[in-house]
Amino acid sequence: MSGGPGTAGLDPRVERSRAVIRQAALDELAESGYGAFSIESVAARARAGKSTIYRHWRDKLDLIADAFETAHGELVPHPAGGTAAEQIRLLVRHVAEITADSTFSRCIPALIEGARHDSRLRDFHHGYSARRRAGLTSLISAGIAAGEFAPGIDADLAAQAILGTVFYGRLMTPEPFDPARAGELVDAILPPLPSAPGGREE
Amino acid sequence: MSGGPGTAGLDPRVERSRAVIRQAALDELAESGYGAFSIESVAARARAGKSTIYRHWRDKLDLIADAFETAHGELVPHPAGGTAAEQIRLLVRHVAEITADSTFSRCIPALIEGARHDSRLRDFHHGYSARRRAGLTSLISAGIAAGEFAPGIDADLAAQAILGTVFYGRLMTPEPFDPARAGELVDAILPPLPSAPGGREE
Amino acid sequence: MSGGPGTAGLDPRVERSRAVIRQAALDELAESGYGAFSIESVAARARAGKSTIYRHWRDKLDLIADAFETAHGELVPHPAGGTAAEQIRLLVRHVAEITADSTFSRCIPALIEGARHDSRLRDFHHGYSARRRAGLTSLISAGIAAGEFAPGIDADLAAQAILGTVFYGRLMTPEPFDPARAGELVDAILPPLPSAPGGREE
Amino acid sequence: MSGGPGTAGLDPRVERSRAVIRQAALDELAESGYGAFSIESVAARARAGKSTIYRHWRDKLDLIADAFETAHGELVPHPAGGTAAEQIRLLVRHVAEITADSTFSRCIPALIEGARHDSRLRDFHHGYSARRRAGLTSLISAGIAAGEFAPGIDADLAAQAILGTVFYGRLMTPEPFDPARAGELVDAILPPLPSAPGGREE
DNA sequence: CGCTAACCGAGACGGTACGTCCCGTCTTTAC
DNA sequence: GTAAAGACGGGACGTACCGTCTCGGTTAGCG
Repeated sequence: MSGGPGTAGLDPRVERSRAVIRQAALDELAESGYGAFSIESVAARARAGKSTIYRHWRDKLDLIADAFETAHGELVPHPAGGTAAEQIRLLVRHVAEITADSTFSRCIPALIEGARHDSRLRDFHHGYSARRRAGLTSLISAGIAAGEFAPGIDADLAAQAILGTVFYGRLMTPEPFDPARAGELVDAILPPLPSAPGGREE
Repeated sequence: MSGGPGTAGLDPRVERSRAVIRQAALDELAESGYGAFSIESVAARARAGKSTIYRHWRDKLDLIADAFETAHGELVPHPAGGTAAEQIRLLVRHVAEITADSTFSRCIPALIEGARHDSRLRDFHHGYSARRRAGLTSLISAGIAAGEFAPGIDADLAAQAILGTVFYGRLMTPEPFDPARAGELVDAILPPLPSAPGGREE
Repeated sequence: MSGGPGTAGLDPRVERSRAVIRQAALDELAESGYGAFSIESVAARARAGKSTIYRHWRDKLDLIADAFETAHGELVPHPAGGTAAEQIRLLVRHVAEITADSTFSRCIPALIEGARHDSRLRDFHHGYSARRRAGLTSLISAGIAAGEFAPGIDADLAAQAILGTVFYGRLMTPEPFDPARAGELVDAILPPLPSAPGGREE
Repeated sequence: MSGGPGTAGLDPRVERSRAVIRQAALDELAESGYGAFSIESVAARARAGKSTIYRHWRDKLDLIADAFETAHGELVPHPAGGTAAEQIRLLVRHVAEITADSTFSRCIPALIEGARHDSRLRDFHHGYSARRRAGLTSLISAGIAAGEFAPGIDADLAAQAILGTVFYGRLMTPEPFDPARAGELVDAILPPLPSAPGGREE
């Protein structure tokens, strides 16, 4: 009933229905936001009956939470190789791009609003943010250890500043943060040490 | 009808009703969020009749927008004197305190959500943020001009990073940004020049 | 406060207001009926403020009852002379005419409806009907005593039948009872004795 | 939508809801009258949601009219056999009993009031009265033809007088017409011919 | 003839019912 | 047995009046 991902649907129609409805739910959330999110809209969008939705998810929140939980993972890029600074630039650029325009990003206001009302959504939202930030933090720590950044830098604070800047653009201004300025942003928060030439020279 | 603040009500009851209802609306918004915001709930909270609300505001959005517009201004602290760095620390601490806990701050998720649906709310939200950020930006510029910060710093980007960090804590993590760490944050984004008269050395 | 007619208003505005409002109330009652009767309509009709009405009458029912009580008396005709049968025919014709078309008559459905809810209105309605019927009953009794009608006739039952016929037309059919048929009706209920000096034979 | 009786509801809940709500509407009408009739009160009485009512009837008047139209027929007694006079006595007694006390009868003032405002209600009210009166009229005509009553009698006028007397008691006096006096009333309006012994003797 | 008190209209107030819309649940029918 | 259709109880919406109340402005009639 909780619609968790572990339910190995015997009937292939079931899994198909679930996938279609989950996608419709995210679309609806992106378009209408949390407040105006309505099961009837999702049903219409997925060309399904309301009862089909309620058969698989307990209620609105259950559907939203499950849709988020199932849709996650698209944000984590492959860090590939390179210096820490390069990987960070890549990661930040990726986050900025996704934040600037994607269905998922358009759901963030809804996620924030929903997190106020439902603990499961809150846990997902905060946990997901924490995981993303942890990735960045460890990259920064690696950079400090590699001598790319000043040793006095608070890696977690820097990660918050970088991600905060990106989300600030999305949530508090008319224009999201420009992904092209990702490098600029990283340099501002994590100035490359003059003596450590970014691992490029030599 | 738009409930603007300029309406010089002849009947003293009018201004009183408006004030009480505006406060109730903000309380409701802080507690229930944008989606669950209900005029009937505001009326009950303000111990007013629904008709009294509709007499002064066209609809839900008109009330919310007017309540925000009227409630503004509480965020601007007195810059007082001191070096730019000191003023910035004070300002950031103030923003962090308000963000950590105030009725207004608890309305921010609602404001973000509402801005998606209503242009008036969007204009208020973005305009207000811009004004706040402009204040910080000009302080940073002054600091650069005074030789307190490195001349290469992008003042606006730095302001976004600082405010973004504070709001990131509020919106994306379980715990808001700790106001006690305001100085730390400012120093991380705007490292004091060692040679500058930052008010500390000598 | 009860708006009784005895209040010798010192200020001539008072009596004038009362008269205008009472008339407006009857007009409104005739036009809109009891259910749709509204103080605001009466006020608009009388070009008065609502408060002026509530200053003189406690509420809707008080106004209606007082308007009826003040307006009464128009129904009682002067029987003049003639035989009982002639007087009865005249009276019935008069009642039929008034019932067919007059402001007062158009208020009767409202009066019946109102009588269900308010004892004062009920007392007025029943009392007024009783007074009218009593007049007819005594005429019939006189006719019996004079030998114009059969001695076995139940005068009160006959009066009820005559008035009932007239009101039945008003309340239960599309067309009110035709006043021209008043004589016919009286003759049907009170057949003139052939031997009696009914004023017709010989 | 008009709630007519012909709607062959596929879902059995539909007919059940309609019946319960119609009964609640009549009860409310009998108790509160036309003016104070409220859909919300009917919903509470029927333990139904307001939306269920509006799903089946356009508005207040549609519900009232349909409730009346559906509830009709309870007034028609079994004519059985016997002489015309006997049948008339039975019919009048029946009408008097129903008029004296029944939910339907308690709705008559509301019906009269409502007929002033709504043509559908007016048509029902006048049509229903006409049908009832027609039954009585034809019985009287049959009685005249059978020699039970004087040939000069105007059957329709007599029917109006009889029914008018009964309703006069209900609408214009504190006490409804006593059913025990039905025979007395019929004899007063339709005196049995001395030469036609009512079909009793022999 | 000017003062004062009453009466006036206008309309804000807390309420209640309206008729509409949509929620999330539950029932029925069709495939 | 699953899905689509949609009836159900519920509740907020924004509107229209209710009857009460608080306003200044006008007007009558006494000093």
